[in-house]
Amino acid sequence: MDMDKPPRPERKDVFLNYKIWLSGLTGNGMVDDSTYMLLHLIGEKGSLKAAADEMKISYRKAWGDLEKAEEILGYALTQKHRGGKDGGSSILTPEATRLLEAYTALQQRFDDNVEEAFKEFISRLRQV
Amino acid sequence: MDMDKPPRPERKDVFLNYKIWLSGLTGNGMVDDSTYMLLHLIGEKGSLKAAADEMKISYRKAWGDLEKAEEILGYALTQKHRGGKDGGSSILTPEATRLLEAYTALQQRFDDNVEEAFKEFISRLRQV
DNA sequence: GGCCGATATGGACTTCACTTCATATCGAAA
DNA sequence: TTTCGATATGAAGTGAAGTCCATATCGGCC
Repeated sequence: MDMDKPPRPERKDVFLNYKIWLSGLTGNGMVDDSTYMLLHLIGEKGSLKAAADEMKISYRKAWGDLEKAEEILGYALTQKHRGGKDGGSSILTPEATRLLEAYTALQQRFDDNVEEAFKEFISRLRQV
Repeated sequence: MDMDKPPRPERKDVFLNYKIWLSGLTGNGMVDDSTYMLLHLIGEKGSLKAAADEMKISYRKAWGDLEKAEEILGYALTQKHRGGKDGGSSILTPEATRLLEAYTALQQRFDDNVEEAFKEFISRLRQV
């Protein structure tokens, strides 16, 4: 005869994800992971277009994201130059560099915490 | 005569936001804040429809979200009943209740951390 | 002084998630 | 046994965000 199935349900592998971002008072637009990547690549390549290409996003979006980010923070993140031999360039302001450094530390802090928090979460789920 | 503006740019108020969620291996669908709210309301109201109404989302979406959540976790979060005097009902499984408890603790932990991390982030930005 | 390629920006088109709509099923109670 | 309201689910409609496209501007360099 049949016995009841054990009450412990089979569980699948689950993953805890997180996302952090900065926003302004209006909530319109954000400075997120992708913005930081964009800034990082601008610093590396010296060009918004090159950064956008590298990220495989449209120049239009990259430009708009940067615009939003500067609007949210209230100061310039890049010095843009039009014309010239290479057509133009974008370089990071000192503020952008500092922002990247601060973000890296923040990111690290979260990564560490998330792993720990997830373990705790899972163990609570299993009703230890 | 004009003096140069001070190099310290004016800053606007910025806010650090975060979002956490669970996902499966496929990355298709998620268990997020809104899912937890949905579960919480189902527990409170005893009905998926009532919960959806309360959250002002369509029943279609609520139903789909619940489906996704159960698929990700690999076990049932609600016991559904069709027909009867009230047309039907949904009640939480013990697993769902445990999930809500574990999530509340996780949420709390993050809230605490985020506040602290944000302060650190801002102070780094200001180059103390 | 014309050329080239990046910055700059508006507008059309596409994508995708969510809402709406439509329709079926179920079962206790009157 | 008819009714009523929630569960269940596909399909069409809608809106916001992003991609594409088109076009203008700028300025070292040959």
